[in-house]
Amino acid sequence: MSFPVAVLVPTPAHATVQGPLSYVAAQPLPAGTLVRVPLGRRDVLGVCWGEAQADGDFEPRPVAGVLDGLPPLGTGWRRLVGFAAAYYQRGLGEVALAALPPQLRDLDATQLARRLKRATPDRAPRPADHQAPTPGQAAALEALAGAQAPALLFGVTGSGKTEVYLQAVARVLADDATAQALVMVPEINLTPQLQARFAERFGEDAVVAMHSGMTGPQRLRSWLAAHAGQARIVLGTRMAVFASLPGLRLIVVDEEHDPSYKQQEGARYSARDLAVWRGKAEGAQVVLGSATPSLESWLASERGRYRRIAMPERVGEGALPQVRLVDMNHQPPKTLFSPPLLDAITQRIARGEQSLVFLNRRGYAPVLACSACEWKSDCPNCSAFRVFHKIDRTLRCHHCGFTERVPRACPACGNLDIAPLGRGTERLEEHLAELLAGTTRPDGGPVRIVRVDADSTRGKGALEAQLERMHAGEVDVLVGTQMVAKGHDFRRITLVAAVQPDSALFSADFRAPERLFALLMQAAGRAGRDAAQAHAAEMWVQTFNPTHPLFAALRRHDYPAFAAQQLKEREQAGMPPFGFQALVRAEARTQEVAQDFLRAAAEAGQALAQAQGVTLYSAVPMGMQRVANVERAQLLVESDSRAALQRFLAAWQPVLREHRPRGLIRWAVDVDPLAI
DNA sequence: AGCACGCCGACT
DNA sequence: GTCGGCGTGCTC
Repeated sequence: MSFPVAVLVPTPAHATVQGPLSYVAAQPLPAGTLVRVPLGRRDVLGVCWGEAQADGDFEPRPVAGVLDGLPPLGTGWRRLVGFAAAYYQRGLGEVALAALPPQLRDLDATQLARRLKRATPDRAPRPADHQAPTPGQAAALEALAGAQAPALLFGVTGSGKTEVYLQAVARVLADDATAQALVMVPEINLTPQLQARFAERFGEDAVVAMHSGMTGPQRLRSWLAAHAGQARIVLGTRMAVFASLPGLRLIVVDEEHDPSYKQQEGARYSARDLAVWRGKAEGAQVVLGSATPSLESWLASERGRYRRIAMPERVGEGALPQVRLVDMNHQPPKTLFSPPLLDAITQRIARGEQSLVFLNRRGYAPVLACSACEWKSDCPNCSAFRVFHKIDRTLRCHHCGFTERVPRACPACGNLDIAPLGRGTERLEEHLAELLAGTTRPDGGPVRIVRVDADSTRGKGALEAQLERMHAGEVDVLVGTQMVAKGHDFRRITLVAAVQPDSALFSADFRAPERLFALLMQAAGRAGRDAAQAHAAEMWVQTFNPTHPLFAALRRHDYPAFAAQQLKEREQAGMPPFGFQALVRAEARTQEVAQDFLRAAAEAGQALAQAQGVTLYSAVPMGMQRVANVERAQLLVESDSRAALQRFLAAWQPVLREHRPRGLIRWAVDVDPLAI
């Protein structure tokens, strides 16, 4: 007896193979069963997707093996995968297989059985200890308990959102012995401390992590524990939204505004948006938390689609820092640290308090230029400058990685005088060290400055080591990129400074102000966490545009005012969240081929677009036009209806495939892109 | 995506 | 004379 079975296999969206492939099995296989099937000359992992339709005139090949012993993937997971593939315009097989741990592919049945045995429950989760919530937390928890719609937990930094998450999880797990919770954070860096907190409350065995920094076996182990129902809490980055969670009752998305939730390659999904969809589809409660919500979520809460729960007070005596704006128009040109800011930092050092200075640009200087001719440190492979890193005297392209020693003389004209233009964290650190050379700590020792950015934290454990020095009070001033603004709970910082935030105010990216505001608010939240020093906490901003409304809102810590102003602008311009967008991105050896493809596809889709009320814009080079010698172009698709955009994209997909010219390296659709 | 097949330059 | 470059095409 043989049974036809449809199987998803790992093929990308633009491959000629679409949808599930047909195989035959010796016994009926329920949907969600994992199998090994022959594909071309190799065996691949596949997911059964129901019965095959008997339309082909070819002989289907037999299934090579069934991963029995592993329960089939549930309907909730399968529907999520189906939705994500359709919504983000990717192949079902690609999405399904990318959502499984890679290790599953190269395990045989016996290895799997051994693994599974280890993952089966052996200990009941420890009942959660109680910690009395503050009045603000109690009120939020009460509002959460009654919420049907997704909840937007709008809590200022330091208001104790994490404790609300912990207690919301505790409640859900206590209600039902098989219940599971999914907790997502934007960055890998943030998982260890949160995992420790959850493990302390719920027991080591109840919590597993899922993020791309884990090794293959670790990921498999977590995945199996979640799939088997043993792990009650899954804690992870965006990839965790696809975890198999048969008992899912609650999803928490912390820092829901963070752009890291949007996947930037392959299926470009938004883990936050999928979390909301999944919660609704599986009847699980969804909690989105942020001090500066995305405008999408904020608008949804204004319209009542999300239930907004505000936590306006900091826990204990902690106060939000006073915001001080320095008008850089009144400073000598090229000033890095204005005298009042320097003075404020010096005072902190004298009092034994810490300061955090951040600048969103690593390296010493973003460009090196010749003083005699036009030469600049261009990257030969990209349309970008190579950044000068003084520390190892290199020019490094931050896009393709191309690195060279700094030339002794100008490569174009031989002039010996080549100079750095602009500033990065290395230069900031160096300059600050000079300015503070005469200052001493209360113990009489010299000032200690530490730089934290992607370069200084490259080695394993380097970031942890640097943060530890900070916590131990060995450091007076921390200089870093935005990675220091996120999440870390520094108790002794009483001053945070953004020395040069202006570029985001005039960016071509319409979301730049939203990101800047979130970043500054988050950075401000690093200061004044310790009650004893909260009164002295300050956030300094050096700007050439002190009257910009963004800073006015920042000064009052007034996110709602900022959001209202931004939403008004967005509405007038028909931009998200009032309009809906997708991008088609194309890559080719030449800009011409990339654009020709987009133009031909647009022309072929024009009638369809008009019928759906969808606007197709012209093909244009991407902001970063060339990366690693590949030319990139994009085409914007817009509609005021999400459904119309979806209908159009689905119908347009085959047209795009059809118009693929010779020489096109790859193309992809990005639905709800973050930057255009 | 893999993994083939297929047709042109520098090596044992 | 072969090894190997990656262009093009296919996978139930």
